[in-house]
Amino acid sequence: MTTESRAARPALPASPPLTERQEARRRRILHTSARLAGRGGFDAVQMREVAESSGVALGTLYRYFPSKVHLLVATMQDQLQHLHTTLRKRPPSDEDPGARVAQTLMRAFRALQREPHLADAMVRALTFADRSVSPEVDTVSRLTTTIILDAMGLDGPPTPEQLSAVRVIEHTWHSALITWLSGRASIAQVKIDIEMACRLIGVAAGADGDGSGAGAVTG
Amino acid sequence: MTTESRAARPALPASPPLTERQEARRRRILHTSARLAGRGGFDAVQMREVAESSGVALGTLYRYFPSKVHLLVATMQDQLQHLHTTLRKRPPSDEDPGARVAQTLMRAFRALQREPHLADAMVRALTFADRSVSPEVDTVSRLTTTIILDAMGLDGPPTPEQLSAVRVIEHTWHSALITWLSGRASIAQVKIDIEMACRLIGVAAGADGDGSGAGAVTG
DNA sequence: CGGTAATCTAGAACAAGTTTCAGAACTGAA
DNA sequence: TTCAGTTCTGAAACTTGTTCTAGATTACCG
Repeated sequence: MTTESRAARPALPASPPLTERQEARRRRILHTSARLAGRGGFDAVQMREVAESSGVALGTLYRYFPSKVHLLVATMQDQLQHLHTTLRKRPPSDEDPGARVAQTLMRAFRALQREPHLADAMVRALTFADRSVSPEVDTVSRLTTTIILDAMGLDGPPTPEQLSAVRVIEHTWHSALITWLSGRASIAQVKIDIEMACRLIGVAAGADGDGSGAGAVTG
Repeated sequence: MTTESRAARPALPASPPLTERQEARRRRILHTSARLAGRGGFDAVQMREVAESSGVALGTLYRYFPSKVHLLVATMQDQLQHLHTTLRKRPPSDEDPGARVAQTLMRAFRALQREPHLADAMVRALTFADRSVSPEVDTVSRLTTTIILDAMGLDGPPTPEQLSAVRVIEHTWHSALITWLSGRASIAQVKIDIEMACRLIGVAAGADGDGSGAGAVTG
């Protein structure tokens, strides 16, 4: 939780491709993390308990995941991967791209509702992460972007405008989840807001012909 | 950082209107908090140091602010109030409501850029806050909403659609700030995304005649 | 003014994230 | 198989948020 590590330690994600036992350890840790998070949320994921319950020494846990936030962000990455493959199986049915994205995100939202504590742990970790976790957070962010772009079902590559719209949707997604998790917004309101954000996809669709757009604002 | 306090302690914000010395203590604490946050961000605000530097016992600090997150959210509330009065002096010039909001938020953004560490501490605390801080977070949220609605300069009361658009803008605002603070997005990108979100104000302006809108998505 | 309840102080104590270290276990190469 | 280097273990130590306690101060009321 200190601002920076001493000198960007090599860590695991670097070169050596992990032996089988190491891969197994990593899985066990992530599984334990998700299990503990599943009941109790962020606070219930205690590093000592994760280590013990994963059959791993505390020092080893920290070698695999340099902080609790790293661990939970990695857990989110893991869960997102599952979700992504699940979502791929039943692509959204609506014909409007924005509606498809909204549909997909609502499906993801319902999945999170089944494990609100897990969602709490992951999302809080994600938004609390500082610079030292940037690479991992970025991976999660890219995954989320991929899911949304998938749902849009574009023909060609997205325009910068569309990418901006997708980012706004992602921002709304994360932030709305937080308001829901902390009991400040209802499920219905999250739905409304996500759908509102998704309208931007229509707005940014062909709005590329004139030079206005983002530049229209004088600031 | 525990999930809940034992039984909703009466706390300060309740009935008694604080004596003069108490008010002074509170100010000193908030001032110290902002000062420490100003250099070092979230991690640099250490409760012992805040207490000592404010000339107050640790127990007293915790009586005024039941947790570090409470303290930082209160600090944010304080800063936002300043910002609000500052912004009021020079209302945005643009004629388009969305552009006015974007202009106002960019002004706020520039203010935050002058104290990135302070911004870090406040925003991180805000998004990390759990249910026990909901009332305080809600106050900050209402303040932000007020600032945005002010910038819009509506004639009558906002429609539900407009409120949703404002919430999406707020979500984007918070989340984009976080990506900037953690070095994953540039200032330019934050600007683009905020302006993109602000386009929703135009979208949600008169889009109230038909029952579609948010309900158009089948989900 | 005197008394009583609430508040404040100083400091210890506790909880959980993180670091450190000495030695055991494992890996890969000669 | 043996050796050198890495990884893992077990346990203590350290850091910082949070709680607790006993006594000093303060605020308020008669």
